[in-house]
Order: sequence, then structure tokens, then C-alpha cells
Amino acid sequence: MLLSKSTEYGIRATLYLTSLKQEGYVSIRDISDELDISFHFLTKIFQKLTQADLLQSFRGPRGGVALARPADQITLLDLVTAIDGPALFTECVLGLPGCGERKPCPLHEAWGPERDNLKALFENATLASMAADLETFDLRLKILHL
Amino acid sequence: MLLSKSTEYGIRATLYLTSLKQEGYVSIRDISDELDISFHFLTKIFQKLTQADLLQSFRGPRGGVALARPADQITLLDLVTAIDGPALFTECVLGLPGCGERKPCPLHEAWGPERDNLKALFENATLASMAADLETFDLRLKILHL
DNA sequence: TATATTTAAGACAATTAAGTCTTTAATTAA
DNA sequence: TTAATTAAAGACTTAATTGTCTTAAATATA
Ligand code: FES
Ligand code: FES
Repeated sequence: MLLSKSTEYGIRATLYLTSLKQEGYVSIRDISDELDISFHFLTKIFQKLTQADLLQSFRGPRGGVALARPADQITLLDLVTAIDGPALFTECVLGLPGCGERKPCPLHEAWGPERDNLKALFENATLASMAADLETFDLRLKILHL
Repeated sequence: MLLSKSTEYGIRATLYLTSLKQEGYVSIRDISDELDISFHFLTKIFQKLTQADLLQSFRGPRGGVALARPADQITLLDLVTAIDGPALFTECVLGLPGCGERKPCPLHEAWGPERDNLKALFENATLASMAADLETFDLRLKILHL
């Protein structure tokens, strides 16, 4: 699995939040209901994103969460690293400590560039661009019961 | 994390086994000692690889494990799928069921090709080519205590 | 045959990830 | 001021992964 469940949920939920284009705060309950994600679990994930200054939160009636900056200034890489940490983009694919040129593992030469591609993929995907695609191509963020 | 610990160990151990170029069987104990991997855990991983017909095993004195086919006919993709299953190369990166063109998620267009690259990377890496690199470039398979 | 060697198999424990529940704190509105 | 709403925090449970240990089965060799 490339991303943890937490990160999968975090991306889907933040993307949905973005797509609402709502002025004020959106309640976590609304988001968790809409995407069929456990409310309390999602709350914890959003707490991480709030602590990483990617989201703002507000308690009480009319409270909820909102993007902390414009949607074109938050990337999926921001979300992934805030939730799962940077390991995917820095660590040895074989789990050996100290990935680098000095004493590389047999996969380093092939994995290094691939890892950079992957990082670029997440870095180039802003919440704004993703939300635009979402509308344009009618993409899905939730499981479908067909 | 891209690969599970089991797969990381499985790749390192099989690569080491290949590099020995030994005629008969190599005991699992020798491999686990050399690479600092738990013997019993590695035994289980090798059992999966044996059941997938990538390795052959033999019990009793002078027993152990050996490649089931020539090293240029076993790829890292074979190892990964035998241990972790094919999910990494088939499933939606956001965890939504039924990754495909019919109702793609917002990352599908970018992730699809990237996933194919990743698959090609593992598919093009045979045990033979990796073992050759290992010699040529003095690469490492075990943690170093510098 | 008896003993030592080695993988197979499965029970078991420890750790981490995932998910649930309760209580607290902040805020609004009646 | 009181009650309702909502996120924060943390205890707790469950499930999956990782790791350890014991016993059984197969095999070679003395
Ligand atoms: S050392 Fe293994 S990927 Fe860099
Ligand atoms: S539907 Fe998400 S990657 Fe294909």
C-alpha cells in the first residue's frame, strides 16, 4: 500500500472540502457523513492537518474546518507529509537505513528517479487543480453503491 | 511505506541467495545470520516464495533454499506479488474500490502511468541483473555498522 | 537404526495501524 | 445565563503486521 488509510481519507476529505467552495467553516460531521468515513477518525486526521497549518478549525455552532490558505497553495504532498510523514520520499525502498549515494542498495539507482517522479506528482497536484478536475471530469471521492 | 517489511526482507534475502551463486541449497539460517533478519520470520517469507514456485526448498542436512529457475527468469515483481500481493499495481491510490476508467478518482489520471512505471521498474529488475549490479558497484544488502 | 540437521507449520506475543467512544473546551444563540 | 453545537484530546478496542517460540516432518550421515 502506497498511502496509509489516514492519508487516503485525509486527501479525499480535504478535496471534498475544497470542492464545496464554502465561505465559512464546514463541519467534520458533514464531510464524514458524505464520504462514509468514521467521524472520530477523520477528526483526528484533520487535527494533524490543522496542526500542520494546512487547515483552520473553529469550535462551536457554525464551526468546522476550512482551508488555511488558498487552494492553489496547498499540494497533495503537503497532505501526505503532514499525515504519513516524509518517509516515502526519503527512505530506502528496501528499508535500509541511510538511503543515499554513499552506500546505495541494489534498487537505489532505479528507485531514486522513480521516487522523485512520485514526489513531483504529489507536489504538482494542488487542491485547486484537483477540485477543478473533479468538476470537469465528474470524478469520484466516495465509494459508489451501483 | 511502499513495500511491507516481509517484502523488503524477501527481496534482500533472495538477492543475497542469488549472489552466492551456490550449486546446491543454502540454509535459511546462513542467510538470516548474514543479513540480520529473524530466522523464523525469514523462513515464513521463503515459504511463500517456495509456494509461489520462485524458490525450491529441501529439508535435512545440506538442505536449504535455492532458486527454482535461472536468475534471469525471476523478477522483483515476482517477489513483490508473491509476498504482498498485486494490490500496489492494481488498486486505486485513494483506496476506492474498482480502480478504472469508468469512474476514476481525481488521482487516477496521474497515478495510472506512474503505477505502470513502478511496475515496469520491478518487472525489469531480474535477480540476475540485480546480482550483477551488486558485484559491479559494491552495493549493500545489509545494514552497516559504521 | 539412531542422531543431527534443516525446513514446515502453527501457536503465541509484541507492536503498529485503524477505528470507536467518552469527556472537555470553545463558541453561538436562545 | 443556559442549552445546543462543534472540534480537541485522550482512553480504549479491534485488526493487521511483525516477530518469537515450539513441535513435527523430512533427510542425510554415522
Ligand atoms: S539506498 Fe535503497 S533506495 Fe536508496
Ligand atoms: S480510481 Fe483511483 S487510481 Fe484509479
